[in-house]
Amino acid sequence: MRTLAEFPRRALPRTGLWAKHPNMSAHEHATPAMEPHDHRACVRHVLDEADRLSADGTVRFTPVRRRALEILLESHTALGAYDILKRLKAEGFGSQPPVAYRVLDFLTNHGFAHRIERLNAFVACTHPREGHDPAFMICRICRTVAETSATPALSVLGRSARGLGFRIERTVVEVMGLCPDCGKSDPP
Amino acid sequence: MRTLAEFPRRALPRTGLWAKHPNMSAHEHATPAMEPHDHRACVRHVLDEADRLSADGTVRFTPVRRRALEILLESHTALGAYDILKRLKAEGFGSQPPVAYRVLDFLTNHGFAHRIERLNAFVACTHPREGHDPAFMICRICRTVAETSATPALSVLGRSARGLGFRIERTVVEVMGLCPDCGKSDPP
DNA sequence: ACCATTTCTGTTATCATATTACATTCACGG
DNA sequence: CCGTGAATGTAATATGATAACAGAAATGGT
Repeated sequence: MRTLAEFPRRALPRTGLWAKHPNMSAHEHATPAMEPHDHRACVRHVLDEADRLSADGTVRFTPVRRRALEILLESHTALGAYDILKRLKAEGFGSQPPVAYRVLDFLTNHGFAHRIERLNAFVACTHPREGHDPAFMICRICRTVAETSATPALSVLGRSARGLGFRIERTVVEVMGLCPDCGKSDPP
Repeated sequence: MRTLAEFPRRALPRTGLWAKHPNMSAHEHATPAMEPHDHRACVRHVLDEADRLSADGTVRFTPVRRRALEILLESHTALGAYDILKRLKAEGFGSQPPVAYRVLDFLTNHGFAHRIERLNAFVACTHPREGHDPAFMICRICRTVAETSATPALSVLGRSARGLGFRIERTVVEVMGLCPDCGKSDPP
């Protein structure tokens, strides 16, 4: 089994963020998951963030954790815990479910990944550490997940929750459908 | 095992609906799940609707299906498929998972129940057949689920989805937190 | 009334997802 | 250099969901 020392931490260059989609209002910022984009920059941005926090001592990005994040970042599609586990196991990490679930707990708790309830699966968060109420657009065919902000949408619900005396702790907004690509091959 | 003939269909009186919560805007209509209410009327309203459609020939409310709906309607809390199964089995229906899943498929497809993704569980819909984008407020302690409309909230997301070329097919809006009751016993 | 077709119910077997409990190793601060 | 808590690893088990197929019940046409 591999140990921490085998995984040197490298400092990656900090890069800019993505352009907002023209149809989006000011505080909506989507991941470019469903549009052509520089994916290497995407990945680099997130890993760089992880490394910075790791250097801070804010969080401990151990080898499994970092590797799991890298795996999630390979694409903007949701992966099941067991998919991740298979990959990690193949690379010499532990082989039992808790390995994956713990790592995913860590990543989600620290904002580096999100759980997609509808799929019982996980995606990398492409703009970690920007406190947000995420909303997801999920392609039912290719499982690509684009993240946008749900804050405006939820303000409406927030009012009726307060009216009822319901205390909101977490919100799940998941929109299922077809991404632009899959929409073409499966017309209405 | 029981047969259809043993379950006479009875016609139930049609009753009025619930008052809207004062803090709600015109097209929001919540179930009273988290407020004191006449639960018998709640139940009657839904079963009556089921019986009417059954009489129509629109849908076939067979014994298991009707019984499952009754079980869901006993409370406004989410039940797992296996909870339902246990109950059905105890009453002489089939004992295997597909029994429950099929029944729940039927109920959700026809708008008599909703699946709560976050809980992998199901709740009765208390205003079936009123085409809606439901949003749920879910108590993490007692699993009580109140249903409201997400339509206003989703119109915002709808715009950015269209902007991306994403075709929305279904939406999931689930707000987790504490209901008024559980909020008291577990203060902030 | 009868048969053909479809729909529904039931079964077994299996897969997928997630957690509990506990042992071991590792990093960090005294 | 040791004690402590965090992180990693394991086995075992719980929970949720589906595939594939056989038999019974309702439905519609004649």
